[in-house]
Amino acid sequence: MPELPEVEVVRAGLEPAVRNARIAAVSVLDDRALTRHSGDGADFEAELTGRLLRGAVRRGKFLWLPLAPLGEDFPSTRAILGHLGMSGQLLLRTAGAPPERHERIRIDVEHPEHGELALVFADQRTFGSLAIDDLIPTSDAAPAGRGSPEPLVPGQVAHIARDPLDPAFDDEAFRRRLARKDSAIKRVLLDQTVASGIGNIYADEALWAARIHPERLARDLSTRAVRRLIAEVRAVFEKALAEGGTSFDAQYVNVNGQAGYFAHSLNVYGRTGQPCPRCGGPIVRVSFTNRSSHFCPRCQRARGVQ
DNA sequence: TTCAGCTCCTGAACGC
DNA sequence: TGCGTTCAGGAGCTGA
Repeated sequence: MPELPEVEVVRAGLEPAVRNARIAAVSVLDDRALTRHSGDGADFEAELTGRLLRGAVRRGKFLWLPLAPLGEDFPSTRAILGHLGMSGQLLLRTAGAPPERHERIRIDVEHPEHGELALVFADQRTFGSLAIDDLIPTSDAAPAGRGSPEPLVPGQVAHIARDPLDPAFDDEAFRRRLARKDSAIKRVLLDQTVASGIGNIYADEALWAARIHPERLARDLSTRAVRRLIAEVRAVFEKALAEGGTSFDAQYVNVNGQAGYFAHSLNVYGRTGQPCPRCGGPIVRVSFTNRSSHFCPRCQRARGVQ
């Protein structure tokens, strides 16, 4: 389940392979992988073939590969926008490599240093997708995300908040936003328009680390608690990044198909009934906002929960 | 305007 | 062995 650390691992892996690479051919094998694209597979293939890629950029869980402008006659800047959804993978393969399981789209590129490569988008559950989107100026004129100094963001990503690892993330604005939220903090953390990149796994882990019950109302959190929470979100992200992300099965791998190791460092997620690493009490799992929520009822008191 | 719940989807795991 | 059910969850949509 790719969240910010997993997507960042993928972005960092793609960056050297796609920067200044020319797209030689595109094959859309399943149009369901283009749910965010305004055209069809043929349109996707036609627009990309022959174009030059500029790099790989990420905001939250969204990833995009900016395309070089076509010239003065076509100055509009576009990008290949991707979201991995639940089970999406972006894999780098040698040219002509056999099809991957659940392969949906293949982009063959020619890189000036690395030669011919295949960028494969595979996705089991088809929640992920690729699209071609216009790049528009960021509302705060700051760089759009990690991987590029350009203040240009895909239109479909413009409403997504910055992620907590972004230097332009505004901690105080985040606190003010929470203070107006009459909703459970777990739900607010999963709202990508408040802070991006946080999914179910890291929300549970950060709330446990900050000793905050997932069903506490966001507006009831003290300034100190919010600061502690955002610090723990960053700490969890940084640790997961250092360990290559969280892999429970083959559904998250880096661009080379390798799993991450952070699943071994999880304190509450997926540990129902096991002792809390902090107090020894049993971790519980509850169904919450159509998700599973894992927490320690002893460490994370239900004070103020409605 | 805000909030909560539903929907999409596939395959592994499980029970019978 | 085969069939049916449950579960996992990101993001957009809809209704209250």
